[in-house]
Amino acid sequence: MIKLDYKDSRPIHEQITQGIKELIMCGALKVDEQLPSVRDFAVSLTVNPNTVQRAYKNLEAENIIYSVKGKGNFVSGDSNASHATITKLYDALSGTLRELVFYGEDKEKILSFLDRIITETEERK
Amino acid sequence: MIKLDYKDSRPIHEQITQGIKELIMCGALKVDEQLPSVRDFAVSLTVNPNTVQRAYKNLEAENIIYSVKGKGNFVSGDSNASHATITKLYDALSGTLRELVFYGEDKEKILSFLDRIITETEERK
Amino acid sequence: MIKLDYKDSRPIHEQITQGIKELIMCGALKVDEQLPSVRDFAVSLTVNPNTVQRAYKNLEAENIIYSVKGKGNFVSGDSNASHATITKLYDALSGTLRELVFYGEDKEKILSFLDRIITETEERK
Amino acid sequence: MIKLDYKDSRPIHEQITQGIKELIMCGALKVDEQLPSVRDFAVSLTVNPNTVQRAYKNLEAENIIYSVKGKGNFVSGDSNASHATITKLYDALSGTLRELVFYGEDKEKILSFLDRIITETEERK
DNA sequence: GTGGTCTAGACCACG
DNA sequence: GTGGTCTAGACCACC
Repeated sequence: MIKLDYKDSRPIHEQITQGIKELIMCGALKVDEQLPSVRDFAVSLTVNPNTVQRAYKNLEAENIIYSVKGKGNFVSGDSNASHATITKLYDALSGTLRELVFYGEDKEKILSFLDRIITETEERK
Repeated sequence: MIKLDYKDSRPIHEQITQGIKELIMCGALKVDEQLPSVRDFAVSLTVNPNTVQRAYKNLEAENIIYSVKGKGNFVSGDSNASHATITKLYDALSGTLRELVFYGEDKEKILSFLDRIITETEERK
Repeated sequence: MIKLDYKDSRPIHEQITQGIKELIMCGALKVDEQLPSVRDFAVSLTVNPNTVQRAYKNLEAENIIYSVKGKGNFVSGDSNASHATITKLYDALSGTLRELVFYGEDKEKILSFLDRIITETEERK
Repeated sequence: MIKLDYKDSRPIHEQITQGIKELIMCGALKVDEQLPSVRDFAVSLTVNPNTVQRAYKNLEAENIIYSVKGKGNFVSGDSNASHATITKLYDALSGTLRELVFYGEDKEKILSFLDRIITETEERK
């Protein structure tokens, strides 16, 4: 399901975290659906169980999944992001944007790219 | 000039690198202007000279500044970005964007924000 | 494996960088093969680990190797060189060549030498 | 006469040394012709006299120029390079060549480039 | 004075 | 155990 790239500079646990987020975003995982067990997931990704555990823990801290003792991990319904998180994302966005403009990318080209990404994402929701 | 955040997960040298990039982008540092010396800057940031040195080296590798032995470091005029760099920036952009949409931010709100940032940056150029 | 010459004007980390490049070029190190760990290599070269680290970082920046945190450094398959790199190499070539001719070396002798080197290298590829 | 590039990573004195070598190679400076005085040359290059002095010293060490006390510096006739120097140049050549081939440059393209450079240089001699 | 290199040794993140 | 970051302090080359 999730593709891991060891050449990527991001740590594996972060790639898994991101991968699950995307699966939820694109609707492959629905609200209250159960996630694979840590062990199974670790096997299928040929990764250390600790690494999967860490990804789940991160997602839980972000309220994106919730865990039920003795049962497993489930997709959470309320994707309530704190105001701080949203602000951070906007900051990251503007930083990257400024850099692109600095490197001479065309305004219209960027905007059309952005529009396409947003529309695609919203449709999948 | 530059604020360092030791709680930030990004390494110090990267924060310095980015800080200088932003100073150049917003026009605070002009072409061929001399940057603070490695030692002075290190003192004013209360950081090891090696760390500043590293930031300068990174910027030089990106062709954003050039260094002259025995003279100092200067802002370079031609900020020629490789294709790989641009692609990376677009990828970062789309990733952040998807997350924002995921958290329920309104499409129009995001787009107007993006448009403002781009316009602001282009004007300062 | 690699011989360091402290009398050489080139810095140690550059000698290491180039040494590894040559090992890859001549096929002693194959794609996805793991390089010696930073610490081990430092010991075997009787050099500071930071120096080896720096060499590895340079190679990574050139896309010749990739590093996986907690695992090690590995030979990368795609050695995509930027246009700038190629141009630099051609410049270096013509500079050295002019000097050789200046010192009275025979044209045919040089060309046959060059031809041999290229053929040898291509065969090993 | 000589163009200095402060963005070049090579030190200024080396650029001057190389520049004079090229002037001799292309025939602009002939055997036993007098070179500009250190002071004049320094002024015309807007450079520290010590730097020009150093370039002259290097050239003298290579037997490319000779100095006459109280008179000045003159182009030497015998460009006798030691065997060691020639070997070094051949080594540099083969190293750069291998790298070019490694990066996928075409054999014929390289050879035609090399041939052109050599022919050009020999004609100017 | 400037940048550049190297060492020694500490600490953290990752798997 | 792996790579990555940072500090402290020394030494060299350049102008």
